[in-house]
Amino acid sequence: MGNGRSPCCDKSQVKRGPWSPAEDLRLIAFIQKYGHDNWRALPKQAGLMRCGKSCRLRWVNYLRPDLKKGEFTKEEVETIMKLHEAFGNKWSKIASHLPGRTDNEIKNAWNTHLKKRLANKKTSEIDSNENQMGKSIAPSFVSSSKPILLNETLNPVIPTVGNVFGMNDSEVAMIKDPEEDLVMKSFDEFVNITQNSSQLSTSVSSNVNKSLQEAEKPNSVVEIPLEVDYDFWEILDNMPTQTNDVQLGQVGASNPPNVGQEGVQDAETKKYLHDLGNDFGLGATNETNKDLCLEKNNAVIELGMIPQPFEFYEISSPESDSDIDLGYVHWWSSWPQNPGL
DNA sequence: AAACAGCCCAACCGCGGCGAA
DNA sequence: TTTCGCCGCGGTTGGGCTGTT
Repeated sequence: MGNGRSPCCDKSQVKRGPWSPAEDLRLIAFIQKYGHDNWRALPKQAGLMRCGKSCRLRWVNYLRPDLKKGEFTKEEVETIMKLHEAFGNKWSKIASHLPGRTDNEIKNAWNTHLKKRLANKKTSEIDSNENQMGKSIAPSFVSSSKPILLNETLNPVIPTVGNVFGMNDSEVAMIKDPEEDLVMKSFDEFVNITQNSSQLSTSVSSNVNKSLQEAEKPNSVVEIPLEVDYDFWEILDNMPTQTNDVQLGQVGASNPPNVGQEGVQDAETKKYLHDLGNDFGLGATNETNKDLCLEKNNAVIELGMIPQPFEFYEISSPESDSDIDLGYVHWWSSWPQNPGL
């Protein structure tokens, strides 16, 4: 393609890598309220230091409310196998026949599991030369009586704040303070409603056309059932766009330390929490204009410039009335006040 | 318990398609 | 008709997780 096209964005000016919970919530809230007519402009309007592509990918593959997560049913696997045979690596086309599934998810599933299964199947077919098609079409890890897991995820994931943010109930309870509770509640309500609105059929292969019709329905924007008024945006405003690199699904895992567990008072955890507190303006020093990131060893490193204070364009949210660097205020602020500490 | 290897998947990258100017 | 810019697709990668030695 000749000299190639210019980059979609200035990569030195955007954040890359894993998304933080605050970024996710900001993206969700923005899209639910304003939609995503223009991905390129969205990050700026939403106050995200991401390129539009990254936002789109995050939304489409992970945050979209109508996503089914985690497990492929036998019917879905059969459909994937059949459609791949017909279309090849046309993942988006295959995904269009599987409501709630993304092309990325299907692609990953294919590359990690199904391709091997198909190879094994063909090998065994050659070996046995028997009419085993019906039995072998689905991978052996598929249960016909129960949804199956391609990895070790559990039951269908209902995206609540807790599980979307990778926390158990006690951890969710721990982080609650009045402000955050409102955000959490908003998010939970949003998710519950959108879940209800998107309970898509899992019976796929039985009626591909029906599924296709479903898939071709335009994604309706499901409003956050809570009145998204000034309070909501104010809370979002107070959330940093770049928190620590605590990614969804990783909070509560080995890194960072799980504050919900007993015996968390080891030095590393304390240091982590101390740093976290500082990071969000709760500790002694709130160094401005620096983004801090916890590495594996919990050493604090600087990532670079933090985003500008959150600001929606053409949104009537009142302007922040202070010079406080909003990018640091009160996200996870209850952690240091955790009774267990 | 530590080191290593393989697996898995979220996220990134570059390109093609397509519509608007 | 050409050029430009955005969106979406498919391939690839990086790093966390898990199992094995």
